[in-house]
Amino acid sequence: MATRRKSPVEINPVPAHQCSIDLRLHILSRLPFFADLTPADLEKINALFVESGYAQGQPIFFAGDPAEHLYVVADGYVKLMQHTYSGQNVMLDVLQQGEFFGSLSPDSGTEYADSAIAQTPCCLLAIQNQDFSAILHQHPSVSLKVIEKMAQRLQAANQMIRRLSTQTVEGRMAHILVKLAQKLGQPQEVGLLIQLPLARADLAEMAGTTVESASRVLSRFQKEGLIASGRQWLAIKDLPRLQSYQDN
Amino acid sequence: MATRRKSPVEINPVPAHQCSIDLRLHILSRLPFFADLTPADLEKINALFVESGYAQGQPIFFAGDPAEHLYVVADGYVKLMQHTYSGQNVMLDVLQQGEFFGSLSPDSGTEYADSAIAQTPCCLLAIQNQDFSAILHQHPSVSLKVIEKMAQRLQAANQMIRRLSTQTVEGRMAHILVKLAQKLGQPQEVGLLIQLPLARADLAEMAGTTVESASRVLSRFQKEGLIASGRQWLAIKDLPRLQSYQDN
DNA sequence: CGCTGCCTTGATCTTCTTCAAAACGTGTGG
DNA sequence: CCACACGTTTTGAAGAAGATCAAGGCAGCG
Repeated sequence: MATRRKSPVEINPVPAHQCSIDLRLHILSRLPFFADLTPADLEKINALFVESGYAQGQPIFFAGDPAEHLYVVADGYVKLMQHTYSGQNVMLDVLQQGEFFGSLSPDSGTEYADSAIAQTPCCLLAIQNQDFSAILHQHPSVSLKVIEKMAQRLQAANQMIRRLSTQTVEGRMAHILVKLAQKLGQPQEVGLLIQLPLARADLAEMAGTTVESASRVLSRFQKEGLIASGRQWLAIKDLPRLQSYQDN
Repeated sequence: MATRRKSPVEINPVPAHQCSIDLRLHILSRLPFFADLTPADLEKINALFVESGYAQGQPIFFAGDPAEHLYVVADGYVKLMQHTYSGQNVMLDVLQQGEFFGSLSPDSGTEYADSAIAQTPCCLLAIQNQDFSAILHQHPSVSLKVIEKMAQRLQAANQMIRRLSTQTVEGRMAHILVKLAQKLGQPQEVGLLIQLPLARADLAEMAGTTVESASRVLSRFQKEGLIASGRQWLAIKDLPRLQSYQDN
């Protein structure tokens, strides 16, 4: 068994000065939504965004808070969570640079449906939801991109519903790892390293199980040489074989 | 215990002649999407839709088929399903008059992510996905409505993910019944009758469990006077108390 | 009146959660 | 630099929830 060493995951500190004007326009212009817009339009839209920094673990908003902003991740990673009354957590998604979350509705009476928490130190761009609605009205191409992204997310959610309904913890865990590898995996000596500090508790919340069950499954995967992992880090060593576990 | 009588659910046969021009314009004009359009625009859009009838149990499309149409339910009920390789089914939603499903993407290379099946005899309006994209481009207000509906569905899906991850079969079943009552319930002597033929297998597929477990939970609910039910039908007798079971 | 499909109930077995305790890693302060 | 302390991870054992297997009952229909 591989000896466990210091976590190979590097957390970018994202100092405040880095999260500034030049980065903003760069991020916004790279967003798929705004790809079809003219520089002049982009400039106007850019003026509507406000940036802000968050420390690791800091909440951005809670489910139930009045929903007033749409956020775009400029740097770092944000996790979307749901909570139960008994205090259990369910992780719905991890968002990276360029992805949006928060309120899409122009209505001011609505509430956020889930909580958003900074998984790493991060920098976000925020826009008033009315302002974003105005953009959607003025730029149909942006709406189409938003619809496309929403359709993708709904599809992923429906797939997760199917997996939770029909699969074992092992199958779901394998699927989570594959998704993470595809989204965040970086080739390194240890394997496809997930560039994100993820505790067993996080993985359990993603797969809809307990810390203990998650640990047991990962131990098994590690014994079989599918993954390498340690405290708050994880690397995939055999993606194809892990994919074949997805249907268990 | 209430004696079980013949199903009080009435299935509207939807003869072909009923699913015709006059109904079409009526349905389309009542869709929330098209609420802001002028009669002239509506007329043009109406011309792009084609209607078709489906028998009870007939598939409209399967997951994996090339996705070419967006459908609107004109009459009857449609269920959206996911399937596993081993043949298990998961029901994602039941759609009624005015709701849409199918392909929102203008790309012709995509596939349907889930299967659609006529739960009752039904009449559907279909539009080519490119044509619908053109509508979205020309009418931003339609896009906003679509985004709003997609956001609602994503929210419902995320809630289901949370329930599957953290709740017992009893809690999920109670929730399914409450949702059905709110969406399809009709006050009758037996209680809030779900106007839809639903077998135990259907309810099991909605709650992410087996027919046997579904039957056991419903038997318990019936003994406690929360519901009345029989072969392919179901009525809620005590909605408030059922709602309090939702968190189990 | 018997057939077919749907529903129910019981018994057993598997999977997963829960509870508990020990081992390990990482950062801290001496 | 080392030792300690804390949070994370692992592992074991017991228990609960639900799936599976099996059989019988009931309703509607030809």
